[in-house]
Formats: sequence, structure tokens, C-alpha cells
Amino acid sequence: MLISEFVRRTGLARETVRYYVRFGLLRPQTTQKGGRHPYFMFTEDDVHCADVIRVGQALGLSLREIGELRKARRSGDLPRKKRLVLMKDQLARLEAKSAELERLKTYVRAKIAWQQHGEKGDEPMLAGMK
Amino acid sequence: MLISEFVRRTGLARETVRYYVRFGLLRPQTTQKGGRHPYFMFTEDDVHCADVIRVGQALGLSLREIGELRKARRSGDLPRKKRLVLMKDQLARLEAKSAELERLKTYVRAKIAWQQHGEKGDEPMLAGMK
DNA sequence: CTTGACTGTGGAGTGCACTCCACACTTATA
DNA sequence: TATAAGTGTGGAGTGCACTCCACAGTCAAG
Repeated sequence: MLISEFVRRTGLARETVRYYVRFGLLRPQTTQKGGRHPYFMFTEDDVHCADVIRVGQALGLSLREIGELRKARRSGDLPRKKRLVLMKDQLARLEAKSAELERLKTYVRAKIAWQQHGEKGDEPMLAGMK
Repeated sequence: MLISEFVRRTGLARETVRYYVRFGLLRPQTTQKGGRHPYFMFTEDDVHCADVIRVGQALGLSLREIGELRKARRSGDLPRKKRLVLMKDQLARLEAKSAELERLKTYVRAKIAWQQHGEKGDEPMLAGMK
């Protein structure tokens, strides 16, 4: 599909799509059409990729981080050792985020319980600030 | 407490605190100290507020949105029942994010293991992205 | 063949959330 | 009392993720 349909499918803005392409996050094929500047040809995979980007962003990952994940996933031509380092780093980041999220959850749960029991005693606090 | 202790307590950068104050998100009292530019005096409430800002950001809210929530809460517009609903919604959102993050972590771990064992068998896939 | 819709390019601009800086004043310490 | 440490101010700068724009080539309908 051409960019206009891709835009319709994903709900992204045309300029955002172009930004992602420039960024390397999306790497559509090219058509014969377009001459000197061949038209992009997006696939269902690219639509799926847009979904993954969305999820990654919702998790607070930067486009760079999402790009690294995608890159690693494409089991590319990078040397194996390098890919491993990249993935381990990615995992560490995810785990840090995960830990933070757990702390947040515990806090909100405690606060709900506190309020449900009449707000007696000290208001719950977020624990363990670095 | 003065700003340096507040910074220590919250883990925020001094400049970030000042930014939040300028923004109106934090509204510390002032001390007698400081003469022409009275020193800010932060309370436990402000520390708590910093926690709430953190939670809001983890939920993907902008500082403006968080500010509006705080404002509503201050003006007593939010009865207890409503606040409870709000917090439960926040918890649900945190848990959804948490679940996504777990999926990503599982995927990355599987991929690392797969690669470390010679990339035998099927490449791990990221499951169930909507 | 004309016209209008669609496409790509490079570059500038925007809004957010910080982050850094020079400066001047106040307070605490030696 | 010298001086180091802490504090507020205004303003500039940064990185991210878009968003807008002028321009020019391409394609499809009439």
C-alpha cells in the first residue's frame, strides 16, 4: 500500500510516517512508481510494526530504544556478540522500568486500601527513592 | 525543609524542582530566610506531591494534566468516592503497562537465550501485540 | 494535454520537559 | 570577617518527537 493508505490504516500523520522512515523505524519497500524519488510501498508487516511502536511508546520507550528492539529482532547482519550486548542492555532497561512500575503499583494499592479504611493513620508513601 | 533536602528526598534535580515551582505544580511556602528572594520551604505534602507527579508521568500524563488533577483535588472538587474510582483506574492502567512490559521482557529474555544457545530452532516471537 | 491529487526531499519550526549557566544575595562555618 | 555553601532569578540551550512548509517530480482522470 502507498503512504496515504498506510496513514489511514495506522492513524499516524503522514509527516510522522515520514519521520519514522527517516529515523529508520519503518523501512518500506519501494515501488516502480515515482521515478527519481520512488514511492514507498508499505506492507501489513509495517502496519504491525506501527502497532509495536505504539506499545513501546506507551511503555515509555524512546523511538531509539524501540528501533534497537526492532533491529535486534530483524536478526540482522550484526555480529552475534554485538547483538547480544544490545539485547542485554535492552533487557536491563526494561527491568529497571519494570521495577519502577512495581513500586508505583504497590504505592497506589496501599493508597487505595488506606482510603477504603477511612484514611486512618499515615498516608502511604512511595518507598525507596534512590 | 529547604530545597536541597527536598531534592535529596525526592530524587529530583534542583532545576527540575525549580521548573515545577515555576510551572505551578509545586507551591512551597516561603521562609523568613533569604531576604529579597525568600527561600522555599517544602513540606511532607510537597514530597508526596512529587510522588504523585511521578505516578502521573508513568501513566503518560503531561505535567499540565497532572497540574489540573492536583488543582481539582485541592479545591475539593473530588469527593472521596470519585477519588477512589480514579485511583483504581490508575492502578488498572499501571497493571496493563506492567503486563505489556512483562511480555517484552519475556520476549527479550527468550531471544537472548535462543541466541546464546546457537540460534537453534524457531526464533522467539513477540506474542499478542493487539 | 491539462489539471489536480499524490508523492518524495530538505529544512525550519513547535511544544514539552527538562538542564545549564551567570549572577547576585543570604547564611553558615572557620 | 573572610569564605564556602546554599539559595533565588532570568534566560539560554538541549533532546525528543513530531509538525509544517516550499518545492518539484509523478500519476490518473477527464
